[in-house]
Amino acid sequence: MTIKIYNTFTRKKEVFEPLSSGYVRMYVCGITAYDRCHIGHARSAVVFDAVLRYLRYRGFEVNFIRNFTDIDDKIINRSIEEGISSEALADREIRHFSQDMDALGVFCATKEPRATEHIQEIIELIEILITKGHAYTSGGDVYFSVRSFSGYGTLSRRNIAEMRAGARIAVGEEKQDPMDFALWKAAKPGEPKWDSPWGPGRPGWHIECSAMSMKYLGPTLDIHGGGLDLIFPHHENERAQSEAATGKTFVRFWMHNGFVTILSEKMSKSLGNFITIREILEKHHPEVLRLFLLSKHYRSPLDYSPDILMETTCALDRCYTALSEAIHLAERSIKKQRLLTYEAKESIETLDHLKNRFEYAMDDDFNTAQAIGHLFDGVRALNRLGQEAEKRPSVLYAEPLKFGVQTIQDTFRVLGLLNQEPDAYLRNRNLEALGLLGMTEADVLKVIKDRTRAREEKDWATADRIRDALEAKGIILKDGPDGTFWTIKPLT
RNA sequence: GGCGGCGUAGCCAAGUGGCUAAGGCGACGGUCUGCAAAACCGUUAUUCCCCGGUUCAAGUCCGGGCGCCGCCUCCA
Repeated sequence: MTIKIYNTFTRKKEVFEPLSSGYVRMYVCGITAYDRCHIGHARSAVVFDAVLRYLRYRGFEVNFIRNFTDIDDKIINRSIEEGISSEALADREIRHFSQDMDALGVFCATKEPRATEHIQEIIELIEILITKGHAYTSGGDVYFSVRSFSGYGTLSRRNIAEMRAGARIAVGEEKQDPMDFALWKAAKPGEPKWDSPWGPGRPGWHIECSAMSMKYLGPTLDIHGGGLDLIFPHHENERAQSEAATGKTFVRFWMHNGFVTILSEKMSKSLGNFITIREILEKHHPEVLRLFLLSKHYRSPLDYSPDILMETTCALDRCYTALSEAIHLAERSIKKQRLLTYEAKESIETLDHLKNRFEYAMDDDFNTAQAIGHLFDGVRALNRLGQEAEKRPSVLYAEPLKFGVQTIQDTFRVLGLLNQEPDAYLRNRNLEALGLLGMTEADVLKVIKDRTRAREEKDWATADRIRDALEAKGIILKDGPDGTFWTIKPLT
C-alpha cells in the first residue's frame, strides 16, 4: 500500500516516497501575523494537520515546520494604525493563532520559526545568491534576478515574457527586470530594521521560507504546502531562490489546498464577508468546523454558509450519539448467551473493514471526503449492532460493541475527530446551547417533572403541550424506559 | 487576454472505464412509542450540464458547446 499525492509541480498524482526512508520533511507556509485568522486559514491548517496525522499514522516520522511571517508591509501598516510596535502586533496575532489552533485540535509543528529570529540565515542566503550571480543590489535593496534562473515560471506554469509586459514597477524600485522580486528591502524612515551588508532593512517575504526551511529541513523538502494562492508568486519565488542557491531540487511534492468561499463568493476584506475562526467557535464545537473542512477534498473549493455548519452539527451528533449508546449497551450485565443475528454479523463485518477502507481513501491523495463516508458506514453498522443487542440481549454483543466503538474512535481520531468522551460531548453541547437560550438545566428538569406527572395521570394533552412548548425553543424531549431525556436542536 | 478548476438527487458531497452511481443533511413511508423523538429498515439520480467521438463497455478518456468560479496585485 502506498500513498499517492497530487503534485502541483507535475499536475499529477504520484506515489509518495520520502527522500529518506520513513522520515518526512514537511513545510507549510504559516500566517502573516497582522490580523485574526479566518476560515480560510482554518482550512489550510486543518487539511495539513490531517496530512501530518495520517503520515504519522502510517508510520512515518514527520519533521513538520510551519513558519510565522512576523515582519512585512501589512504588519507595519497595521501596527501604525493601532499605534503599537510591529513586534507587539505580531506577538499578539501569533498568540491568537495558537489559541485558534489549540481549539481546533491542530497539532503544533515540530518547530514554528519566526522570520525575525532568522535574519542572520536570511542574510547568508542572500549573500550566496549575490555571489552566484542570481541577485543584485540596487540602492539599499537586493533583488533576485528572475532571468538568471531558467526554470522560473515552471511551478505556476506562467509565461514570463507575457507577464513581464504587464508588470508594474512601484515608485522607487530599481529593478533590472520588472519580474525581479525583493530579497532585502531598505528601511524607510521609522520602519523596523536590521543591519545587513546592504544597509539597514528587512527581508522580503519569500526569502524567509527558503532560509528557514533549509535551516530546519535541509535543501530538499519532501512536502511543501500552502493555499492555492501561494503558487504564484510566493512558491515560484521560493523555488527559484532555493534552487539557485543550492543547485538541488527544493521540493519533491508541492501540495496546495483550495479556497473557502462564503455563500459562493470569494472571501475578501473588501467585500467584508470573511468570517474568523473565533466567530465560528463561539457558536459551534471545534470538531464541527473540522468535520466541515474535511468533508470535501482538500483541492476543491469549499463553500461556507451558516446552514452547512448546522447540518454538520447534526452529522457529528449522530456519531457521538451512536458511540454513547453503544458504550452503554456494552456495559449492561447480561447473562444470556444467545447467538448473534445475521444483521449483527453483517455489521461486525462492516466494522472489521473500516480501517482498510479508511486507509484506501486516505492513501489516494488524502481523500478525507471519501474516508468520512466510510466512517459513517461504520456509525450505521454500530447503531445496527446496538439495535440487535437491544432486541435480542446476549452477552456475546459486549465485545463486538466495544470493538466497534474503538475502531470508529481510532479511525476518526486520525482526522482529529471524535476526540471527546461521547457522553461529555453530548452533555456539554446541550448545556451550552441551553445557556444561549438563557436557561439552566434545573429549569428544564422542573418542566420535565411536571410533564412526567401529567403522563403518569395519562393527561396527554398537558404532556404534549409542555413538550411542544419546549420544542418551540429548540429543546427536544425523548421518552425512554429509564425516563425522559432532553436534547437541543443545533443552532446556526 | 493568459493559466487553472468545476458542473453528480431538494441541498452538501465521493466516485481508480466494467458488479445495484459512496456518505451526510432534508423529505416521505414502516418498526418502536400514549403520541412523539432517537435508532433501525425502506423510498428519494433508469442517470451524472448539452452535443458528438473512442471503446465490447464512459459520470469516468478525447473534441466541441453552454454555465459557474479562481489565479494572473497582498492573500490560506
